[in-house]
Amino acid sequence: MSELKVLNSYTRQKEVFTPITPGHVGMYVCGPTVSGESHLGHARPFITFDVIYRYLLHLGYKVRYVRNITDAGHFEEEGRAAEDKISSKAVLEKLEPMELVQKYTNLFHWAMLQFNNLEPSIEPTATGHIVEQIEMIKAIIEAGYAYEVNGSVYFDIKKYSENYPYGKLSGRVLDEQLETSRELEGQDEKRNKADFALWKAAPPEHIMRWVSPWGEGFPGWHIECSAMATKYLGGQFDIHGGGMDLQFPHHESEIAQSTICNKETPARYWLHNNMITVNGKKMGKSYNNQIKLTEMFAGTHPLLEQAYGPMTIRFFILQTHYRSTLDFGNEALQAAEKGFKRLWEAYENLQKLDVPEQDSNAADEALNSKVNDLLSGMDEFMSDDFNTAKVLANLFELVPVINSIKDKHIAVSALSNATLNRLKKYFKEYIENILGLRSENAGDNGRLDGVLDLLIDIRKDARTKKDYATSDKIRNQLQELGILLKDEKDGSVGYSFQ
RNA sequence: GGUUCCGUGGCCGAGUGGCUAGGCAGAGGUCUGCAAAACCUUUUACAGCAGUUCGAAUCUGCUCGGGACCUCCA
Repeated sequence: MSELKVLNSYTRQKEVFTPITPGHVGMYVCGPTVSGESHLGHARPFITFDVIYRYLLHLGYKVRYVRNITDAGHFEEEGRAAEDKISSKAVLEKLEPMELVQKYTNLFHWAMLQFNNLEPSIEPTATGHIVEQIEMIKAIIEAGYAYEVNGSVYFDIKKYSENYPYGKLSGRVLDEQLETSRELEGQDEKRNKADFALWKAAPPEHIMRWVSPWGEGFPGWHIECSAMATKYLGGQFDIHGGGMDLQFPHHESEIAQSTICNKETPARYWLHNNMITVNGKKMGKSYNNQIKLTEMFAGTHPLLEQAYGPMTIRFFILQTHYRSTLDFGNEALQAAEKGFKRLWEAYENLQKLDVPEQDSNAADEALNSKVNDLLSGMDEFMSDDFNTAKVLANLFELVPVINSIKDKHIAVSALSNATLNRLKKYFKEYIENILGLRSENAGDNGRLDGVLDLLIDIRKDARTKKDYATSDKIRNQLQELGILLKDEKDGSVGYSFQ
């Protein structure tokens, strides 16, 4: 097994991954802000880091995967403030803050299940860790790197940068930050524009507020991740992940806070996934081009020509390396849908293949070694900064081999029985366990299969009698329902759902 | 303005010096009652210009074009 290498954003270099504690990995990934519904862009980090998590498990590591829920602090429900001005009665019809975050947390969990993402080991909420955050802020003040003004607490970037490499992760120079940061609320309270809030005093209308040593308020955006990562993974842990857009200021601030509190840099390896774009532009609030996940699954968005299932989206994302941008497009999604279907059917064909019990040599030595090379290549690609795109390419190169064996264009004996078993094992391990793919039609019950078997049987009789009117009627009408019958070479009939 | 990344064939995308990426679409063929699927074969590339090199999509410079971050952001 080749050793795992990852591209560390902190050093901008590909490095051999060596965990702090042999055999164990601590990984923290920035989770969702549950003030609204997740969109396609949000799916990328959670699928990316799910695959990374799965691969670490595959390598035999015991992984503690922590992914937070940001349910506190700096947000309000979209559109709420404006409506409240219209009518105070509307307030009664609005959701409680915790009701709001519960609603979107549930929706987020539902989406994660749709994508077949494994659950993180710990999923801490910001609201559940106010105490830890306050303690951390107190420690930073005591260390002399934060100051309180009018009930708010700010981190002193200028002082920090005198002793620590502020800006290293995001490649920023502090002098520029001090000059170019633009006007923001509460700017006048800060000693320097680059300083960021650890704790904000809550204005009277703010919907979420907690008691603190500095008065009622709410935590700054960055402190929750530092507090929760420290609590569950320790002062220094192995991997910190998130979207590239979080590099600055979020992760840079996290590093600063944690470094002061814990006297060491928090994460050894920083991994960042790139963005999903629409017409070359990042999917996000500012461009008003987000497609919500529920809209993706249902096909209800002007940009969508059809609905796209969660496995299609997962496959679509995995076809690209996680550090590259990925451009949304109907053509690309449809290609992913068809490609995934083809891969999945080959996988099913492979699992149904009977492998001879006794050991056998390969009749086709060249093909046999080609297959083995392609399989071994998948380990190398995954270990080279999780190159799922190349893994999929190898899987696809094996598809014609599998289908040819199934259709008897290639004899089973062409491959040694060891190779066949390895092929089966690798396909299962990679497709299901590492890439986390599953049938888009998971959850069909046995009754439908029974009904289809009956129809196939009737059609078979009709065909035997050359009653093609009946046989085509069955096939055509099933096709209208999205069920595709396929006459196989050996006389059997298979079906797939579209 | 500062920092930084990218520009690959109809579409999406791998790929950091020489070896077929891959998927989808297109074309031809095999198979089939007809289809579909599958299988086989196959067309269209590396933004432009100059340079380094025996050799560049891959390195350097310039030009053009686009993006990201600098504010909430996955």
